[in-house]
Amino acid sequence: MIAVTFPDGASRQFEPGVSGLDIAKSISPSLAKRTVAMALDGELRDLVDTIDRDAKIEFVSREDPRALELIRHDCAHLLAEAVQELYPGTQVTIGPVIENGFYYDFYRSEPFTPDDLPAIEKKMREIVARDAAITKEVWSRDQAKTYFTAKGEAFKRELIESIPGGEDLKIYRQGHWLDLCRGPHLPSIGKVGTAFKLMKVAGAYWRGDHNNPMLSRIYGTAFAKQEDLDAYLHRLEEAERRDHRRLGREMDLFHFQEEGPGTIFWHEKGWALFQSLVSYMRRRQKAAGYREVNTPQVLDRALWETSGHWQTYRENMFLTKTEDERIFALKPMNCPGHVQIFKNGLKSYRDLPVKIAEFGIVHRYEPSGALHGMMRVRAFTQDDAHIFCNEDQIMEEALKVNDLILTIYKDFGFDDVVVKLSTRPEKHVGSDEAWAKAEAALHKVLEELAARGLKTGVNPGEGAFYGPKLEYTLRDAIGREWQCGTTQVDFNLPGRFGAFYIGADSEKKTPVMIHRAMFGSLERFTGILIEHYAGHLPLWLSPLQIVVCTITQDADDYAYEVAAEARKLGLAVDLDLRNEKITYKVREHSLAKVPALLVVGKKEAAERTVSIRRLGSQAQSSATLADALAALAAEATPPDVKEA
RNA sequence: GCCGGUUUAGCUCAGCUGGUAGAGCAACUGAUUUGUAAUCAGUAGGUCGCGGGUUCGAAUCCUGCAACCGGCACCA
Repeated sequence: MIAVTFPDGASRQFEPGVSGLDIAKSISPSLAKRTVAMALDGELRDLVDTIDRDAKIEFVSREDPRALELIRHDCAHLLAEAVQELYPGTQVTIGPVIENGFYYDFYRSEPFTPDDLPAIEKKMREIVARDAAITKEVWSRDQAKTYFTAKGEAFKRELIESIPGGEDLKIYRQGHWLDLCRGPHLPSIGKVGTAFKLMKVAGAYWRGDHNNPMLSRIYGTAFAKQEDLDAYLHRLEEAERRDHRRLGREMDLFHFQEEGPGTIFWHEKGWALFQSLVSYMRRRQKAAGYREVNTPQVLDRALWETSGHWQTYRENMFLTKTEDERIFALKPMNCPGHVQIFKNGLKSYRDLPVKIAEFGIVHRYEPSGALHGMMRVRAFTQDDAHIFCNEDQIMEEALKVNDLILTIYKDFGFDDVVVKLSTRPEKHVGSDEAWAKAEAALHKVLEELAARGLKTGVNPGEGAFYGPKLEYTLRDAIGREWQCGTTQVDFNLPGRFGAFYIGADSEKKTPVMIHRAMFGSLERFTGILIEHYAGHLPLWLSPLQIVVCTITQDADDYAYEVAAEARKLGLAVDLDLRNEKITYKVREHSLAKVPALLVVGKKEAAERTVSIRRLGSQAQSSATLADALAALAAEATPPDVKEA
């Protein structure tokens, strides 16, 4: 006999081989009816699975959050069945659950288009209505291979072949349709319900490898209840309203045009925002002991050969040939330039660490399909720095960088940060010993960060070609993750360039170089901020902070005075004296995301007050001109200046 | 780079099976002097992404290219 323990702590004896369903039935038929799966010792399993050892069991109803994965997984199968019913000859491949939904990849000579989706979805609803039972069978590898080969399912056959021999395969059957699958699944296809929607089609390489054939992928989402689906679709609309490309246009920050794919035309206001970020970072860095420099935009090919960029990344570099046949490259990174500055003039061990910073504009010829607004561009500004130090200083310096990064993210309201270590990639330069040392150093740092309570992780094989790195990912206001900051330990480039310092023993020593960026790309960070704040920039970052709006012409003189006083305090002010209703002005400036409106009419002019309306609120308050401006000026002070 | 889609006025979009373009908002002009998210009336505005082709005739059909959008791959 085996002991099965229930969530309430009660325990009962059963014969080995009893199924979850049997147990549920033994408790009550209604429980058996509403249960869609079970969790055995916390692991989600099919209800029909048998139990042959002591275990904790939980019955999972359709409404249980854990059932959502099953609903989505079954919905992927449902999609596949519908597609094969409607489009015979289409081959199935894989259909996993992903964040917010699922997809299924098909192979078909003619890829699916968005126009196909309504018909497929309709068919899916028909199949749901049939409510066929989902049953599980265990097949041998050979049996499965024979079956899918005979059916012409070449991709499934390949999948089966990649499964280690000896393992039995699970087949899930729903009505006339079946698929090879790991499971678990719901008891019947009708349990998927109707709160699902096909979202989009896309091409995707078989097994994620661009050397493989391209499959036709259909994305969908599913929820337990219609209201959850509606809420999700609403969230998508919200995200769309935050899109920095849209807000950039609406707020008159920047634009793109055809002649400069992946490059930004910054308008006055956008550039003011950009410059606020640069000034802020410049102050923070200076306080942390960095020395700001500037290095050439265009450098001889030979330098990139020395660094290794030429060999590794030439096809992604912008190249230019001059009349005398010399080949130059627009810099894709700042590090070689900074090494040149380090090398210029003899350095002693007493000088270390040397921290060289630059707001360096780099050009990278990104694949056309990768471009995405300001998030992925071909020319961007890095808040780049290189710390030249000795091996013993790595830990301390990396921790200082860490502290600075966290301070900076906090100033923008990013408190949820994850740090991941990326280790040696296939394409790399340098010896195994150097890599081992560098990775060991960062591992130690990572452990220290974990000990301090930071969320940490590892991305194997994701390092830079010259060294491993720590990558900082932050989470924005609507829960999306953005990888921004990076700390990279490099035992390679300084040596390749022959950089050295004189050690305490009077011998030449090769320094270690730590590459680090905090915003990463200023352009991208600006885009992230726009979306994070949904355009409602905090006062200290807003390019236009105040608009003084008059109610009638009678207040014009006073409005000029208000604006002049505000400017004296360094606030960015516009005047709206137009002959329009105040409702019109409020609407217009609210849509333009102006953080503060100072409304003045006859009353305010007489009393020397202002009526204050802040973006995002319908409320108005009144204050004397001096008090109102003092409060706004205080709020407009950058956080690092406030600290000082 | 690969797959699919899109490209018409400053913005959002309409324009069916080919008969040389239309709306709303914005802009401009005039009237209105207004109390916290759209005052009224009028006017003007378009190489229909770019190139080639079919046709008596192309925004519409075919074709090449580009940019953008959604994914995939890539991201030093």
